[in-house]
Amino acid sequence: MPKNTFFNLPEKKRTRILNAAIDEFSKYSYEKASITRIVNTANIAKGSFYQYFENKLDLFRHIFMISADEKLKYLKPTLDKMESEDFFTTLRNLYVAGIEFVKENYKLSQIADRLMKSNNENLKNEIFGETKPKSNHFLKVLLLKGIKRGEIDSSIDVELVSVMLTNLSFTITEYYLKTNEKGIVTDDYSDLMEMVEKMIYTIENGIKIKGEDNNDY
Amino acid sequence: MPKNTFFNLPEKKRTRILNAAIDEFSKYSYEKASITRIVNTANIAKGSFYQYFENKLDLFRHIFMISADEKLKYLKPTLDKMESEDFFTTLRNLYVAGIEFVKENYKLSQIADRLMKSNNENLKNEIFGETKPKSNHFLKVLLLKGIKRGEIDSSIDVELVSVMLTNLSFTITEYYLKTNEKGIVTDDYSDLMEMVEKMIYTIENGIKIKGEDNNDY
DNA sequence: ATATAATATGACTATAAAGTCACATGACTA
DNA sequence: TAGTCATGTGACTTTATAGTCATATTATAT
Repeated sequence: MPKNTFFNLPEKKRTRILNAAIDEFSKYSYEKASITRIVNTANIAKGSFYQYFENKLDLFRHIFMISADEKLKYLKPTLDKMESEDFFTTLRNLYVAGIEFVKENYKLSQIADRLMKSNNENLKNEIFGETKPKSNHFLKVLLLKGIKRGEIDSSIDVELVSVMLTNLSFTITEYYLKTNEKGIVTDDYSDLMEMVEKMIYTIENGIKIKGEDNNDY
Repeated sequence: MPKNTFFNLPEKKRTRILNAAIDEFSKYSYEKASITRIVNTANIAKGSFYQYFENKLDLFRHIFMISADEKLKYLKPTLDKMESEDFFTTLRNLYVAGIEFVKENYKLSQIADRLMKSNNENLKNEIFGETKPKSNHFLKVLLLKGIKRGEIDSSIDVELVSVMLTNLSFTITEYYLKTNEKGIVTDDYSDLMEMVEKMIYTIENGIKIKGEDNNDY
């Protein structure tokens, strides 16, 4: 946790420091990010920094929490409607919300993304605690509910599929960013929706050709 | 390229250096890997290292090439049989071969994996050149062939699905390693095959419930 | 045996990092 | 006004890094 002195700071100064840190951590990994660069960008003294934060990790954890909170804001509406919607609607909305978060909070998403991809297990433990984040646990529950409701094929391996769907959410985000390079952010969501639609279609139906003459039975 | 002095070295010494480097780069990212640690592990002088390699990058590139060559050996049989096998058999064999490579060359696979995940675009360019590796291009061709042969649903988005299948190959590798933690390497491939089978099933058929009463038509 | 070329060496340079600390400045209180 | 406490500061310490270089050793050729 940042020290009280940090929260007592005038808002302008506080956000100046946060922005400098977000800039730095979105450009560089935790290890390569430099406190010296951050304090220079934010125009504060090195010593001041250590009046605000315990150390580099303390700052990084704070920034990461900001990112997680922000992402949750995007997912919240979908999570709230979960009970009344069918599985594929919820999944579709989660994917869309995920991409929207990345579109509108690119730097924050980069920071979280980098941490997820990182092989620095020490750092991950410091951030998440010993309990690894089972982001697929939620999808597992959702899948089981879908099976009960008769929406999902009960012969699937729920554990494996939940991991697949979790990773596909990263895949679609990356793919969207690649196909929409130059970072053009438009209010037109049609292409985004179309892409998610295609992916959901594939997840629903698979890629094998359908029709009476081609099945294995 | 390593210098001639390196290739002139007695084989024992050369492999000692290579093993030390592979150890280091499998434990640490390119940036955090330390030449000093490598020369200590390999029991050579710092100066000797620079008789063998131009610099750190020269060594890393060499190690990465070794990893890529080794992986290709695993994939080769499947690639050679490609024409005579159907799409899903080829995909299944590629996934299995990919996991086998990781099982039997864990350190090398870690090194390649870390580079793929890395956000150090400079480094990636140094290794791959300006042309980004389109590992999904191959799957795209394979998908198109599958569609022609009447094996694959022609209404899918080939580009998107090829990216999905590429990422799912990473997913299944990670998943296999997690469920088979402690690094127990057995000659029993039944659990590996079962897992790949489940994933292929899902890719083929999707996860939506099938049967006359539940379809949307 | 001598000369020459190839290889081995580790102290050293330059650079950058995180974190510290004695002191300076400002604000609020009695 | 004097005193106290919170905040601000940047030179400094420690530690680690990649890469260099003058010198020593060994192998080869004459």
